[in-house]
Amino acid sequence: MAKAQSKRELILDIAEASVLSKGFGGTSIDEIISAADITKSGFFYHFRDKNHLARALLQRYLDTENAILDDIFDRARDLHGDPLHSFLIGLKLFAELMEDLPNGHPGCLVATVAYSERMFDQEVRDLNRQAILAWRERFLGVLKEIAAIYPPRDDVDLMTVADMITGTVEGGIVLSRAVGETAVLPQQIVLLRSYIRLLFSPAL
Amino acid sequence: MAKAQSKRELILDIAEASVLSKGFGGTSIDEIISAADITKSGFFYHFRDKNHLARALLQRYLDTENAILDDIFDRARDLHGDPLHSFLIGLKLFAELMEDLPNGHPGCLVATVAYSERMFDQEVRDLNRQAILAWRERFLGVLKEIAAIYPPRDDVDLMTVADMITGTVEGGIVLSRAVGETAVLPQQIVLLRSYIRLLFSPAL
DNA sequence: ATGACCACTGTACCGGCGGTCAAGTCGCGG
DNA sequence: CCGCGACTTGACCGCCGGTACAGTGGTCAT
Repeated sequence: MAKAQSKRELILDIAEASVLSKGFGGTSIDEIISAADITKSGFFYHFRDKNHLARALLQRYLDTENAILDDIFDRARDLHGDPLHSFLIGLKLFAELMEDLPNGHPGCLVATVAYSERMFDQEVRDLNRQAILAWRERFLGVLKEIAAIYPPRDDVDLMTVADMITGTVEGGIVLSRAVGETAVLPQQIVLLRSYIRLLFSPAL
Repeated sequence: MAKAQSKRELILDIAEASVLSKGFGGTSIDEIISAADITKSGFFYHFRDKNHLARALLQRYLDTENAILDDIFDRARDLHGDPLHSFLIGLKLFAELMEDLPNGHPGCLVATVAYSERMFDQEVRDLNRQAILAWRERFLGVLKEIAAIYPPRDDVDLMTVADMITGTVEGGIVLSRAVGETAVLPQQIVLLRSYIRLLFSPAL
């Protein structure tokens, strides 16, 4: 949670933390404005209503997450030219990043939106959908490169494998939070890495 | 969603559907009581407050889910004596069950509780935690049986593999809902099955 | 210096929602 | 016919999302 440079960013910071711990419907504007030391009118100056807050929240979240993913997998590319090995390094870096979060992963807004669909307008739901589809394409691209060199050992659909990357993270976050063990998420990513290695490695 | 035999069950049916589509904080008692054709006092006769509703909701959900899992993996046991093959059959049956849901999986209450932690008292959070831990133990038992016969091909922690079963389902549900493709969840389960097979099969 | 604009504040109001309270109703089994 | 479980009636409270609109202090270009 970086220091807010403007009231608008401060509102988003506070709202994000609250939404991830209480859900969107459980987050009150009154609570946000008192924490941000702003008036109700001040809040509605920045966001027309709660739906606009949700959209800004989700958009900002997706931008930062995608920047992190770009960074990790770009660095992994620099460390190894081979697509399989570079991807495995990327997953390891990702797991380490998740492990270094002191209080565990704060939660994924995509999941909260998915579990409160009927609270949002079509625009927010579409944004959420496009985010998942973008991750699917991102990982599918890498997996196709890998499969071109290393034929998969099992007859799997690469798109489903791409979804598994996102799904493992989403599932790992739910588990981590529910049991209160921050280690669960990084462990799940490492296990996913084991599957990818097993799937594409020629006779380990 | 079976037909309610009592007003109490009817309230739980309506509340469950609403909580899974709008979140707990987004579900209003007024909305539940008008759908259940009951008065507000009638609602509070059955549940002292929203927290007690949450507890009853979660408890009932866990009981039915565990009964379904018992049924599936018991049937799989009957179909094949070998623990690995029986587990693989169980996962297939599970995937088929998820595929046959006409509108996709309605969502998992464990995930909604995990993503609205601060809305509930300690009792509800503990119930949620115990549910995940019970699934961990359930699958860990099976995996230990399998590993005793088929040594895993990769040096994995079986508890983490057990968590992966639960995590795949939770992640698969989030993805399915977010992209609006009911097929994603069953696909993820089938892919998990591919990993289990790959992990334990002696040189496929 | 002045005026326009940005980022807010102040105040008053609305209906919905979670929750409380006390008293009453209706059917059913003992 | 009495008691009990499963509700209803109706009045009330304070919080919350949202609306409306007039006002204010600082910054910046002219």
